[in-house]
Amino acid sequence: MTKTIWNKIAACHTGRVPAGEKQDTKKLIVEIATELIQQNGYQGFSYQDIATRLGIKKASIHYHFPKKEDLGMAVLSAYYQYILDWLSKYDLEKMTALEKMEVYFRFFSEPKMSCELGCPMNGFFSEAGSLPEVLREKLAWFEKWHLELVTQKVKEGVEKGEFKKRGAPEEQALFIIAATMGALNMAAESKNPAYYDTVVRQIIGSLVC
Amino acid sequence: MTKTIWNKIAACHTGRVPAGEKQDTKKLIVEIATELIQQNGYQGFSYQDIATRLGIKKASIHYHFPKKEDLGMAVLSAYYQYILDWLSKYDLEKMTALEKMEVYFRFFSEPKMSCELGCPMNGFFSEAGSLPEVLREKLAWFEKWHLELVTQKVKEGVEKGEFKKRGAPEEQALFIIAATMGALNMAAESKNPAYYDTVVRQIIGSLVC
DNA sequence: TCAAGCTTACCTACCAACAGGTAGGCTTGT
DNA sequence: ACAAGCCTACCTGTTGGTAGGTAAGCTTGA
Repeated sequence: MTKTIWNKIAACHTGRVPAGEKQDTKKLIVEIATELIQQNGYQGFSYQDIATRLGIKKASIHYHFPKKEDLGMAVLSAYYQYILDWLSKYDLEKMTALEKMEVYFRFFSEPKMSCELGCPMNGFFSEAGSLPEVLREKLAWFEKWHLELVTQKVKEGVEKGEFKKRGAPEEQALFIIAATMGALNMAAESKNPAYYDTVVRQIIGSLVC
Repeated sequence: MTKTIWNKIAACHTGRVPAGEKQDTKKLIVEIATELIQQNGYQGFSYQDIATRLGIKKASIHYHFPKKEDLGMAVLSAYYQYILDWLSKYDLEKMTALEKMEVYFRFFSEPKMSCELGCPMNGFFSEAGSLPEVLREKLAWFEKWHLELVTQKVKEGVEKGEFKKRGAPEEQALFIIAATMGALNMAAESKNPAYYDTVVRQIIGSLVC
């Protein structure tokens, strides 16, 4: 145990982190990568950026994520998991369809994955043409999942008479997602989170009447 | 005049273009840059890409646009001009507010600046964090202009009773733009232009009732 | 009229910086 | 002993950008 303390002190000098914190670095890399992708897109971040921020060397990032697309995939997976965790905090069963949609909208107002930074998806989207195949596939799958999620809520709302029906639920869902993603993009670009809130109010307004 | 012909023949050998076509290359560079930005974003295109496509050398691009941000600015300016030209083809004065909005939506269905490629703006948006200052400013100005344009149409539609009123016209306009841009992004990413059409129908539906 | 000199539009050849990626070595906890 | 986690040192390719050269066209003045 004293050993551990000395190791930590040594780590301050050598920059080496004791094994007890071994999972930390990997998580941190993904978090920083996510942030950089939100701000600058997939091609807009480099291993060097992350290494500098973490105070370690570039080669160490390659130890955790050999190829850049490995890290890209990890970012998408972590984001997906983050959404699932976030949704599981709420007792959706007891909610009205409108309340469920409000939970959905609130997710993007979270400080971490928020309208201040833009949805990580958007960071990939606008570079879709030059993305590695494997990332494009995962992105497409993610989009499909997203669309189904929202479609289900819309369907429920229409059936319960909470939402106005305008064409197929899937079409209404697509509309909602497009507006939400667009609003996030605009809010991030102009550094004005209020844009997002405004659009969300409009979406809800158009849903309920 | 025979002189000119000989020069053209010489040009075929040397790769040099006679003065009569001097504006062509510059225009072509901007067009190709626009296309590449639509597909891959601002950082996703290089002078080398353009040079290769045009069959000239990289240094020649620098002759026309010394810095990359010069070319970026030219792309934005050309896009703005393209919109103005496009709008001027229509006799907007005689149209209803709804017809005007339909003209607006149709613009993004044009093969050149279209939902198949995504709005050039989106190519810049998602990299806003790492964009040269001068480009960010122009982009912000563009957004403001865009918002005012749509706000005016919404206002008109609401006053005439064509559109349903939901909050301030500016808020409704922001909503429309967000949905439009988001739809373009999604259509481009999934290579499915139908996404855009679906969302446009939804927007119109929510506007008129 | 026609040569001198400037301009346009391209070229070759280079540069420093940085990208993603690899090989191999060191220290540490178990 | 050995794997985890990080390191140094290096590789190749590409980036935006620069320097200097060249062949044509354009302009001008004797």
